[in-house]
Amino acid sequence: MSKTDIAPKRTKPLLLTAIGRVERETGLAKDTLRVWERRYGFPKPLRDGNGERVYPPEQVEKLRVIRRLMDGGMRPGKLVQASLAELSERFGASRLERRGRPGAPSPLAQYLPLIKAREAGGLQRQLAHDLMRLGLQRFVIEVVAPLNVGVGEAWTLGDLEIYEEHLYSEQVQHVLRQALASAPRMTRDPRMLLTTLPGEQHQIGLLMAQACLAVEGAECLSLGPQTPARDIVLAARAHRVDVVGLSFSSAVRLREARAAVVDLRKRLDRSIGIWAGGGLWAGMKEPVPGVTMIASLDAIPAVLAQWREQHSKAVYA
Amino acid sequence: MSKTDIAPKRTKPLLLTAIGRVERETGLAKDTLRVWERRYGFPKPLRDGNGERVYPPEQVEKLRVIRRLMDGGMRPGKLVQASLAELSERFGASRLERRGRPGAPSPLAQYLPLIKAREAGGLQRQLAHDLMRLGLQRFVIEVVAPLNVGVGEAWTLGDLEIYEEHLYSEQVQHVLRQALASAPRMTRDPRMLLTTLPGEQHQIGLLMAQACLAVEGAECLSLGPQTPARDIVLAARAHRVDVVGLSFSSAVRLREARAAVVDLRKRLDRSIGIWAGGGLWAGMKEPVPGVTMIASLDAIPAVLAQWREQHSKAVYA
DNA sequence: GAAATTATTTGTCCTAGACAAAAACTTTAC
DNA sequence: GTAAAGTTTTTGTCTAGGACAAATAATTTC
Repeated sequence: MSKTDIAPKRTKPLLLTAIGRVERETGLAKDTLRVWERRYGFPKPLRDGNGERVYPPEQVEKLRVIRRLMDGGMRPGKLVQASLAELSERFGASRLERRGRPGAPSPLAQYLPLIKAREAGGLQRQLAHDLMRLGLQRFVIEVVAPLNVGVGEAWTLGDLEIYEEHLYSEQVQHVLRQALASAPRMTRDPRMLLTTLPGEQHQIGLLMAQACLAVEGAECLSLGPQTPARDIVLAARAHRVDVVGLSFSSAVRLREARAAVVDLRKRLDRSIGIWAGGGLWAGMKEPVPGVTMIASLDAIPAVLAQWREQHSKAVYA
Repeated sequence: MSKTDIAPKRTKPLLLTAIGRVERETGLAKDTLRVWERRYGFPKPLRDGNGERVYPPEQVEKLRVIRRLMDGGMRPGKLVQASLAELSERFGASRLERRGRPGAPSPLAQYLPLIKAREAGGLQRQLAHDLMRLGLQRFVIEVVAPLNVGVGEAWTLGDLEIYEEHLYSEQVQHVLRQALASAPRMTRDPRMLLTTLPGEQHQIGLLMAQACLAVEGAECLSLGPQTPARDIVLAARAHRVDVVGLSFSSAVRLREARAAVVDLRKRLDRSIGIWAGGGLWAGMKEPVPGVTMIASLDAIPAVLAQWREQHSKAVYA
């Protein structure tokens, strides 16, 4: 068995995916996959010899797209009935609507060809160039943030593959980290601890926030992504921070995120502030008590100023 | 309700954790948590009004420790019966055994105080200093790699908190990325695509590999962590890479990792090599056919040399 | 002592029902 | 017409205990 590798035991037929792997690849929980099957009739996996579900690639693909559309606020009940083509079309339409808003033109048009180019250097050069031209803060707000949104949408429309998104993400991180490393470290209040909660793995949001905060002179300590609530509390106390900053991309469920923030607020000393930022909170109706929501990166300077004013009052009054 | 924040609806008692969050915080699947409860009598969560499990913090803590010990090869059946104190002790003993091996002294003794210091700058300065002193390759192999292991062990022993590990991880990444950015880009074969599979989120392994490969002149394209198999295949074809490099920390189950690699090997063109590296494969009994296992970073130069020799033969013969 | 055989351990999957939180829709009040 | 309050639908997560195969450990055989 150890030498005759020519005919490996083929336990599962080629390219069919078991439910566990579908969960990992789509981000949809096993329970959710099963309940959709029961309710909507999709996905409709085949069964292997043990009666276990095996998903053909087309269904996994459609699940991936549905997941992405749901992150944009759509509901699964209707999405599952549509075909893949219809899904792309529908999203295209809703995107055009949103495009109607007056606003700065997306830098996507310029960047998309660079991302799709088979040569990674061009993208990085353009990013570095824009960084130099605009300065860190404007670079983040005017280029990186809209680009993130645009790249996400392009993926949903089928204009970009996930690996191209990964590639983009990696390059942006490189540029942002380098910029942060060369930024002068000013030690001014507030001391901030930056991280994301478990489940939120996107680092770019964190880096963008760190960039905006560093520019404004806040002292940032980043733990990277996915710190459990318990450890956020420990770290915040140990390093005596004034504020814990959390980043949320729209890839996480609003429900879970809210619950996690509420939980953290309960555990963390009341004297330590919590600022929750990221695209996720744009659609929030009821803010979490005791937590400052930062819907957009532009709002950071104002929130910082407000904190500083309140804090200086508290000290001198 | 929106103004009177004083008495928030307290749906769950303070500090008790629902099964979903325990899954996210410990990495143990819900099914696993339930089956342990049935079989071993641990964990033994309380129940809320709906009969749903709620876990007190001590149990979550113990689960976290058990999970970590299992990554070191121990089995849950016996671990669950021991108390937290016994667990630490037992691990301490097994660690001392391993220490018995002759080898370079771990740089941990020097770094541990810096990690525990409340001032992040010292750690970064020491890392940068060692990088300068040793050069990128030796820095990675002699400092970063053993430090990773040491930091992980220190956590299990209770010498370090998770947030301190995060902090360390973040600093190392910064230093490695900066070193990579300033390394000259030589375009020599093989072209490599670097990433991790879904579920493996540790980026440091990837960065260490990238550093060692870049030093040896391989052309590296990193997708960052967690690229689904389907997209690895697409990216490898689009960018015409010769080899796909995958990094595995020991935080993932060997079983799952093996299955995922086998799956990728099935999907990816045979002409494209797969190199799987990382601490995970140290205990591997049967290698995956058609996949090169790289147990340690020191082995990278040899594997590269071998590939180049074989490849040049294939071209000129 | 190595290889093959048997036993145990362990994680994941199964079914089908239940329920609460969120969202969408409807009604009522101003 | 808009805002608040009430109702319905949608949706994700949880429950139970049983089943089974892959991985690991223990035993036997050569």
